[in-house]
Amino acid sequence: MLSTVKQRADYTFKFNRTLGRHGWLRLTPAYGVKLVEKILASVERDAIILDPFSGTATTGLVAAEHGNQAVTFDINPFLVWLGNAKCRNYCEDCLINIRKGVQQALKEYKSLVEQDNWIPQIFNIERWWSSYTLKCIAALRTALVNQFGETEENKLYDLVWIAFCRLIIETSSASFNHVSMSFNETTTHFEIEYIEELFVTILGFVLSSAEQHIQGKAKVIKTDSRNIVELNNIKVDQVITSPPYPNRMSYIRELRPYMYWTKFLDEAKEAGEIDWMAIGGTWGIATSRLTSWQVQEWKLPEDIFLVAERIQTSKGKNAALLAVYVLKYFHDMHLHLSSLRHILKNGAELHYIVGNSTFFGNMVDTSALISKSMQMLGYSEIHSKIIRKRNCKKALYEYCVSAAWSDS
DNA sequence: AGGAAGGAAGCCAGGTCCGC
DNA sequence: GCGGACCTGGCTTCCTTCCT
Repeated sequence: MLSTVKQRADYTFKFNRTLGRHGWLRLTPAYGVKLVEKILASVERDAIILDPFSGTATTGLVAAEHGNQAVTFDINPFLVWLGNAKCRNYCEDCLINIRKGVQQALKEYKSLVEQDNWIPQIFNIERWWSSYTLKCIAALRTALVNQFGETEENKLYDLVWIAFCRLIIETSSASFNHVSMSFNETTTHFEIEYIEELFVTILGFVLSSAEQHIQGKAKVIKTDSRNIVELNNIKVDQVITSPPYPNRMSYIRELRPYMYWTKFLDEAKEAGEIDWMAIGGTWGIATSRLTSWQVQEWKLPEDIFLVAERIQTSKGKNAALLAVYVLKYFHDMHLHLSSLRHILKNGAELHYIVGNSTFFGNMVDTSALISKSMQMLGYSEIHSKIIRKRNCKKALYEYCVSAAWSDS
């Protein structure tokens, strides 16, 4: 049966690239617009949608485009900023002001290149950009700050910084388009004029898609989804989300260039701290903190402890560490599913897009384990459906776990 | 037609920093 | 100057899709 399941490139970010706002900035682990559209197709226009793991705000944006009202959560401040910028409507005057401001900034840009401009404290920055490219980018950033202020100072100018983020990725020697981020052997030397042209092209793309009016409304709120607080008495009808997978993928690792240049990150230490607050991941200090991590909630499905035990007793240098990692992942997901219950409307539906993993050859059946947590927490009509083959190891697939909630 | 690129992976090793 | 903690990214992997 599994052998007939296809990879479905149309369910990945690749498909999102050409869809206006959805293609602005890529986060490697992003799910497909199509998947959300499919689920939303049968949802009423007045339904309130929730995505507790917003990421690049795919769910929120699709829901708003569909005419629904959506609330989404993320713990990473950069993703909260990006999501809100993606889902907002921009008036005509605002777009005109941006075009004028950028024209002014570009007049100043070239004269700033040889000046001592601010650059971020990103580790080994010379691996990301050649020294000359870096000078040009830093000059452009200074010119843009002179016109628009720093990143979070004025919401109306968020689009400028989204275009700038796109520019730094396109000129960097990091390849974000493989299973995990890596660097090319050499950095490319871009000319001063080329950087300007590229920025103008990117900005044009961003502004033209920002012109499209969005019918519904979506808002990203900085929230830890393990500890959800009341939403001003709003209760949700549909939860559509793709939580992090138990695969040790670090969001910070991929987001570093954006977050440093927009000043959401100042130094390496903070990256580890942010990863530690998230579910999954592990970058920097977050990895070593696993060794002293303690279970807070022992009332979990037994299978979660069994999987961790299997990994722990398998051969592998970091078997003990990764056993804790997997245990913590499902522990935290359980806390999330528990905390979620008090903001669900009677009859609410859940759709969780999840992926399985392997550690030292041990299969971690995420959809089954999440289903067990849902069962223990009183959800009903729990069923899991396979969606696609993932583009990596042989045994890895993506699933949709659905459930319903009824007050009793 | 055939090679190259690309994609929600894990796993490991090597460099650096800092207290002793 | 030693050793452990902390940071960082390189290496195989395996199928599909893209590109020449």
